[in-house]
Amino acid sequence: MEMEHPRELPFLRSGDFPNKNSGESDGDPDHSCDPVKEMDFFSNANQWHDDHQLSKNLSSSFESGVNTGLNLLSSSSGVSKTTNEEKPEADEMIHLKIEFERLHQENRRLRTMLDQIVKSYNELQGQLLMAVQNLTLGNQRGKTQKNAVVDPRSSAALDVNEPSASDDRTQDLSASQANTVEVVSKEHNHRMIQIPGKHVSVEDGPDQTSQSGGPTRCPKLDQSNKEEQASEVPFRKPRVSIRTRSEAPFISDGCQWRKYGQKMAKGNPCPRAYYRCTMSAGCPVRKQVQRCAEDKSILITTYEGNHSHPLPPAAMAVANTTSAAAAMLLSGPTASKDGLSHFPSFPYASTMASFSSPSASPFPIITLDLTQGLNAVSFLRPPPPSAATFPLPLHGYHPQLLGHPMYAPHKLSALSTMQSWQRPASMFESVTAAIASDPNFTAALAAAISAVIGAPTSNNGGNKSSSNGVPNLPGSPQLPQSCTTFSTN
DNA sequence: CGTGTTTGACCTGCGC
DNA sequence: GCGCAGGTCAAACACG
Repeated sequence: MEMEHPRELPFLRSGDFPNKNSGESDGDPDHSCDPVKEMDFFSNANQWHDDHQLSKNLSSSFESGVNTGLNLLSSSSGVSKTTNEEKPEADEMIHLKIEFERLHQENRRLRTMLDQIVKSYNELQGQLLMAVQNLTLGNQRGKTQKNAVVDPRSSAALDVNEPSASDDRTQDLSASQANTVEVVSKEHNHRMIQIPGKHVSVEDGPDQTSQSGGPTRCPKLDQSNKEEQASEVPFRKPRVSIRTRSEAPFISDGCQWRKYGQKMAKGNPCPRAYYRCTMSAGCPVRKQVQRCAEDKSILITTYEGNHSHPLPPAAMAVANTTSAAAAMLLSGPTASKDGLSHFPSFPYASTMASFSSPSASPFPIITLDLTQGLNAVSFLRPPPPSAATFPLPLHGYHPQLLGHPMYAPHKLSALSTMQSWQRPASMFESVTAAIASDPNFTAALAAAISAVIGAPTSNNGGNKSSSNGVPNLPGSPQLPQSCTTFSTN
């Protein structure tokens, strides 16, 4: 609470409220203008968003409360003027003090409203993801009656068992479930965006259906088939990487993980461990855990996919974070101004080709950097040909954190440039800029905060088993810096 | 004995 | 076609 003051003080100065308030008390019945200005500050500082829909709602809902405050204030100011004419300075001080308190309360109210909105959005998004997932699974089951095995897993496992059936299913899906595909694609895989004549935009990365494919995994057949496959397993494309500072083998995120592999990644002496979620059989979610080569105290956890089962609160927080971040990653460009709309038209394939990275990954990756504060939210999307139009915040970008050579600085010169101009920004400005870039950020942020605050003490996560659960020792708080980081907001 | 980890082999995609 | 690297599988192993 006290930490809010430093940010509220400039708020007060910029508003120059005493003058305005005196003007109001002189008889201007329409007080709405000042509250609106205050909200304008809020929205301007944050560059809220283009349509101003949310800010309008906030303004409208906020006006009533502000008017009440102003009325109360005007009366008090009037009294002070009439009774303390000999001490205008003292009167001014009282006036300022009262006004300060009023605005402080208003500010708190705004924050509360914002928190509620964020929370609601977060919850709704989680529900949406689950609903879409259930819908997809339900449709697949309906189409694959011959597959007696009905498990909650995504279609990945089904493809392993019935490759041909999977093809049939996907074709049926693409043909008869356009709506479903459309929703899914928008939410989870923007490569599903139908761009007539641009098959290249559907370039798929590692086949989603090959998660457990082994020898039976089906290589790419053709572009159209890839579209269908992407539509049926839409939860794997975007990856969300979370950087944390932790000595533990991996962060506790409320889920149970089983390690299924470990590889030495090029350019990083630390091995990369591969985990898959074991909370539900067939859960498509996987994660990679690797320590940063530069700073081994930094743990890089990359999540992939969405859970196909209910999650405990702690796990839900992380899941919401990744889901929101993934959604933001996929939809972010369209939500922002100038040039942002370019992104959906940037096929990964073409992007990759333009950079000719040896191990370029087709996955869009968003990094939530919890090691350096909020000004470290990176969108590790395959760089667009013209990075000048890159609209998203790239604070604290660390190219090689993921061990992806494609993110080497020399291949992301534009991103580095953006990083440089954002460097001077304060944390608050960074947050507002991020919010301005995409409202989804708030969901990811809120979920990340929840995860950071809620996960460490719960000692949940894979702790069911000593091996997997790791290390979430009660005495060793997870993500200490993360907590510090977010608390500064 | 069940569960999870380790680790070498294998598969796949991509660049040359 | 070859080599490299990422990702995955699965047998062997460890542990409670």
